[in-house]
Amino acid sequence: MIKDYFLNKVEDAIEKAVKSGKLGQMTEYEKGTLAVERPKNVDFGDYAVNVSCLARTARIAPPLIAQNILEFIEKEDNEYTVIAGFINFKAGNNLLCNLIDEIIKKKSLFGKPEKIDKEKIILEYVSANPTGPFHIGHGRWAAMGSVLANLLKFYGHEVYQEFYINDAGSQIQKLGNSLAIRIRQELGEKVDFPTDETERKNYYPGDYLIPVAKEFIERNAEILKQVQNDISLIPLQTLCDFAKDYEEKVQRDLLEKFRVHFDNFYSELTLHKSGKVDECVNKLKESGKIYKKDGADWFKSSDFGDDQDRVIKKADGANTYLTADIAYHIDKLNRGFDRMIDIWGADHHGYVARVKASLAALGRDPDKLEILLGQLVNLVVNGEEVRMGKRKNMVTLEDLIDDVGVDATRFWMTMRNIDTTLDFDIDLAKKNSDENPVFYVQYAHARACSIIRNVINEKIDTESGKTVPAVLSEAEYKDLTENFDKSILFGNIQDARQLVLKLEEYKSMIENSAKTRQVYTICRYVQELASEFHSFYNAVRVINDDKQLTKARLALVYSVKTVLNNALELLAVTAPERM
RNA sequence: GCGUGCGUAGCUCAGUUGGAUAGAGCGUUUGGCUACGAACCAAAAGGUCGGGGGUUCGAAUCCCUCCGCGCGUACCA
Repeated sequence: MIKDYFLNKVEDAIEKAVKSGKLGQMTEYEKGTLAVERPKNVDFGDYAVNVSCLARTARIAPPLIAQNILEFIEKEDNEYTVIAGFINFKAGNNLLCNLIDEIIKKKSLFGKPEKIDKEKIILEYVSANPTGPFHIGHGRWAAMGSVLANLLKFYGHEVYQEFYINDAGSQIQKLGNSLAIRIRQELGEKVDFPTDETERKNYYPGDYLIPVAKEFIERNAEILKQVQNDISLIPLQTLCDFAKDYEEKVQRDLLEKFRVHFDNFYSELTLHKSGKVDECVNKLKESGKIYKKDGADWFKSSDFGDDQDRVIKKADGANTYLTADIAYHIDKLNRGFDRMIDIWGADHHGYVARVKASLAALGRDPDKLEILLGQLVNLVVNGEEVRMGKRKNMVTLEDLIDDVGVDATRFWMTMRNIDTTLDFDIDLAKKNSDENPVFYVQYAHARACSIIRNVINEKIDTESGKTVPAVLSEAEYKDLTENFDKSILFGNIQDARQLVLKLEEYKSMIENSAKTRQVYTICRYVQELASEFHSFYNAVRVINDDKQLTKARLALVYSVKTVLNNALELLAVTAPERM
């Protein structure tokens, strides 16, 4: 990276300066204490290092420190200037041209670090109940999770994506009971869900079970005949299983449509059946972390950082949700993963401490579990916030995708910091205009493709009707990959420099994004790159009379197209060649 | 009450371990197509970084305190 190159130069110079006694009372310098930043004002240069913090040990004024360090730097064709305590750096043509060559050579691998501390990661996200369609909140986790998986894989980790199916609790009974009512309705019976609010909570009164009921009737004509349409004679379990399987299928199909691909769907039910849950409970009991109170079994999670103890087995003998979750996370570790990353909604944040406590209690390292808490999603329709959870206002993820498209939905769901509540403005996301960042970025890509087409394809002159040969022959276009001199790009054109520096930034963006797990930075980056590209395009003509210059500029356009394409691929948003 | 997240331009948001004049998009105003895609570009206006205190050469950033908003605070999942 150019900024590492610069930092190395500075740090080497500091060591030399220290040895020569030019840095006052400083006797040694530890690498890594200084950091490179991007100056806000472009006049200062491309990168800068602030050496003010050395003033304390050196006991000399910062400007003098900077000046003395500068003396020991080999400048090559780069520019160094000193202002106050800053050493400013302006990259020379060699570094800039090398970067373009690097992109052209590496293509989709550009920005991938050569060596990292590789981890085997299991990434769990969405993990919804199989009791109904996804709502838009699930869309945020689905989009962010899949982008994070793409990013971490690209960065060099091994990533396994898993969806935990909550198919074991009382909600499945609710589902079966609700289906029973829908079937009876379909068979012409005059029944409805209870109107009493408390009782209604035992059902899923949404319309979405109506088609399920229809299909059940169609598929089970024989059985219905045998029981003479008396649904109460059909085992509840049959209804539960039917509805559950149906909804699971609906969810999986939608995930595929949304370009989210899980390696595994892990059923909570099988976890119980395998005996792994009991095994965990027994281990906790053996180590004395369980006690009885009010007829229930309590886990002493407060011994491990939780603010209170938690019930692990209810007075009625059933396990709580937490119990299975403990076993599930232990199972992940037993499957050999170095790190577990979970994406949870902020409404579950109270769970973090207790799950981590359980890992500690069972002798595992709680730091191996990383939980990304995402703030929730508000839907904005006609400029007004629609509160989630009100059933009549319920917008499913599928409705949203059908309405605004996969690309726009994915981008909007990913573009904000996970810590902030996301306002999803349907009307804005649907617009194919300047208000919509997705189209802005895609347009930049299409524009780059268009330029390339214009250069390498022969054209037909509209007036004369004659064929005009391509600006560059195929051989000349292929030659872009060779190391010809591109320095003419940077004559007086500031836009070309800025554009190349933005391409350079891709590497640090990837690294930063992968390390902090903050995928929205990819969205920001891609908008900034598009913006720099549009500026460049308006400032200079790529295709011009000077063939050598055309080639050089085309190499830059090709680099932009490549990086845009790579970034959009991480987002799983399409990079269209034409729009 | 406690826990947690947020509060930065009219709106939606960036701001990397504390550093140079607090940034971007949208909206508003002005200008730019007989040339590679105007779904674009250039420029202007717009700020008490929620309020107050503190730490220091320096604070949107760290500490304290108060205010406002969201989420959580189950033997539900």
